Amino acid sequence: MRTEGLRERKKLDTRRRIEGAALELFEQNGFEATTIDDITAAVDIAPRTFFHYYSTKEDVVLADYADRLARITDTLAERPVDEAPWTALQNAFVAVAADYEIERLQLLRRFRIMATTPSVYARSLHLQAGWEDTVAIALTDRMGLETDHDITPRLLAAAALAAMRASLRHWLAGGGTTALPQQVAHCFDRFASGLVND
Amino acid sequence: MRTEGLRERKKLDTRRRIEGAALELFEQNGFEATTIDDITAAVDIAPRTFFHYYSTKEDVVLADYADRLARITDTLAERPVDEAPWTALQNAFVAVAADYEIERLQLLRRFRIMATTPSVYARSLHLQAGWEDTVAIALTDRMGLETDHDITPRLLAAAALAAMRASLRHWLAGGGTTALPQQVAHCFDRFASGLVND
DNA sequence: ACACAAATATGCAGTCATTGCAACTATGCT
DNA sequence: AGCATAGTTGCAATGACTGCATATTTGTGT
Repeated sequence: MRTEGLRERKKLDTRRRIEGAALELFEQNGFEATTIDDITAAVDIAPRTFFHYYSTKEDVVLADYADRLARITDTLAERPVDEAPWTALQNAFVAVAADYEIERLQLLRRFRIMATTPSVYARSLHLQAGWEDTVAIALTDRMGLETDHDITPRLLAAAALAAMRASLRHWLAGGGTTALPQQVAHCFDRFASGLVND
Repeated sequence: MRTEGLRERKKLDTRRRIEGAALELFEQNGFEATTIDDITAAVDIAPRTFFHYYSTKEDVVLADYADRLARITDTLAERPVDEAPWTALQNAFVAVAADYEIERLQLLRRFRIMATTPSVYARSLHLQAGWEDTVAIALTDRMGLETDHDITPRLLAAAALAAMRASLRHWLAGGGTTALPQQVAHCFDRFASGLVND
């Protein structure tokens, strides 16, 4: 077995073609004005097939989210156990921020669509709420706490996501030219040193 | 003109009847299993009319959100200008928390539906993102900053919402029996004193 | 009580995402 | 070659939501 056989390769290819064509169309004509039929026609597959790859139109725009979360949990798991939770969290999110910068152009494309499409934005927030759950659980475990007994892990996770979102917004406002990892780190520091003025 | 005339009263009445019947049906049969037709049949209005009152099915569940936001901004505006931003914010959110406790049963009903229905949850998060915008703007103004120049107001607003959500989740887990305002205040304090352990 | 303007309610037709199901085709393995 | 499996397609149906034209109802002035 080489790269997992023709079947797998073909499937991955189709997925990428769908994503490429869809993003293209979304940018060109707007997310809502683009129908599933438009997308599948562009990729030359049956409309029904689209839903074997993505469960909603919104998910095409946010296709990278699963990897981001994996990156966070992976990094979190790698951090030494004696590291303070908030510091470990900071490292995990800075890692994602670094990824973002590398894929800057792709990201800007996706975010531009998200920012102008309510349903995509809503979906994004919903997915991020899922991240919060996952991260909160990981922290609960890491901190050796009983499940659902302490609000702390949840608060930390929520704060981390908030820091990330605020940073990202700032970064996007600047067209993705400022230093994102530094910005994220800065927001984390602000939380760590108390939010009261400066 | 007394209470705004028959027209206004009737409209308000219809709105309430829609909400009552809808929530009832959502609880009974589930949000997704309940169709617009079911709701309008129960209230004896035309299906088309539903959309004159609520723009989406989800919005019925979250009908109280507009008032919550108003409560926050109102309280925020009332706080003395020399009060620290974070403290003013805390007061505003504690006020909402107090409201929540008063309408405890209604709230539990709504939240139970929200917690079990992805689309409603997503919509809720989206609306809260709108709160974040509004609060961030109010803070920018209050702190005498240039619009979009400083990330601080956004970070504060996001943290406040995060504190509120975490508190609410905790409160709901306990069936709404614990003291919500105190919980909210506590989360705000945690942020103010830095998130690093204790 | 009457009549007209404004606000509401309704009916209808159409678009579109999304789903279940059954038939069909390509791929992998023996 | 020949079967089992995975992936693709077509079809039909559901249900939210919208635009538009047509009633109905209410507010107001006579």
